[in-house]
Amino acid sequence: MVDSMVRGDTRTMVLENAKRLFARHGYAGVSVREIARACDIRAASLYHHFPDKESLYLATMEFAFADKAEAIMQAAGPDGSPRERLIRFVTRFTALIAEDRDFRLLLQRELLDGDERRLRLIAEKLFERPFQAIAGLAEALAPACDPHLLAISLAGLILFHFETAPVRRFLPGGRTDHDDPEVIAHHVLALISRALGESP
Amino acid sequence: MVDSMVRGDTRTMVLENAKRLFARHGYAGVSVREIARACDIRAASLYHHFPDKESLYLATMEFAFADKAEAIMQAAGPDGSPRERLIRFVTRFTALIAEDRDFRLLLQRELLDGDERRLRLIAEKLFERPFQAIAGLAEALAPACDPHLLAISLAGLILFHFETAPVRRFLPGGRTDHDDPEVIAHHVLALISRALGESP
DNA sequence: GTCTATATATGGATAGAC
DNA sequence: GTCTATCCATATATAGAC
Repeated sequence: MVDSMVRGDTRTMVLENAKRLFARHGYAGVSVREIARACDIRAASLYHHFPDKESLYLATMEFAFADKAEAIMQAAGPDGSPRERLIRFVTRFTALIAEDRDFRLLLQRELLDGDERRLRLIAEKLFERPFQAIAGLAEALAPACDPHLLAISLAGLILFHFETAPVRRFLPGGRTDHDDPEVIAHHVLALISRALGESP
Repeated sequence: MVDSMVRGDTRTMVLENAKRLFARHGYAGVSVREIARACDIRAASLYHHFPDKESLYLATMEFAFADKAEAIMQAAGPDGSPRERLIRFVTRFTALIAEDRDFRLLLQRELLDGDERRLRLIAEKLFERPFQAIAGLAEALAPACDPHLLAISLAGLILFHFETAPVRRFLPGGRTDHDDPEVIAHHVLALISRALGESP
């Protein structure tokens, strides 16, 4: 048990490479051979660890999403005043998204391509509790507002800046420092703070 | 010229089917044969109208994005007070996104998969002027705020509600009426209005 | 647990008849 | 302008040696 974690077994190496490749090119855009090549093994060897491509993809999702739910929940935790909680959530969630680009890409691809079964699975096993935490924060911030809608808006404000990063640099007023997580967090924080009648 | 527009030639029919299929499954997720089958012709016939798959995809993007720039610019136009302009933009942009799901999907896929050349092309030929219109509105609304960041936030607030629609229904507090464009527009409007110190 | 070799299906694309 | 037939590369997946 300890050994396999220390040395990093083949399965984990496959998952790391699969995560990167699926994130960058999508499920249909990556072949099993390409994943195998990235691992410096043959495709046939890969089938020793995973029964087929779809199982490998699902295992990759589990691997990529592991611990994210917990991290988001802690970011949106109930400690402190609503304003303190907002600052903590925006800061940590922005950093979380910035530091694992492939996680964000996989998430966005899943929103585009996930079938009902997979999306329900992701929602219930992964995002139900962190989303509830964000919705709880939303309710503390603006009791009159629909917490579900405000929670989505909070996450969307942050995620969309990353999502549009590849094209923003070609748009008027686009600067490279707009991709800086701290700049994004500061902007979102100022916007939401003012929406809640507090000084930015 | 008139005839081809009235009867709707094969090329247009191909582009309509390609738009739907590329939007739903992505470039790598759709084969030329599948597009041909949707058009009820053979794949070889398709190559009479387009030299290869990539050219068909690029033509599909042009077809899907046609007139969108103009529509967004009009939504973000300079007439009226800042508050009137905001209401008009949020209302129309939300409706615009809601009424053409495949356009939105193609846009999101392009943000994920577009190479630098294609993203620069889209930015310059398609989004430069409408984005400038939104940034102009942002500047009128909040002169102290970076108009680029605020413009992105405005668009993101709206788009993210559509992007997350497939998974929101499985999340706590999710209701089907959260997918209603008017509900989304009302929520975003209330949020932004308050962020700018006006009554919702 | 990884390899070579291969079965089998499907992919993009072309040739040439009509 | 559409068809049938086909080329050839690549796809997923398996068999069986080591």
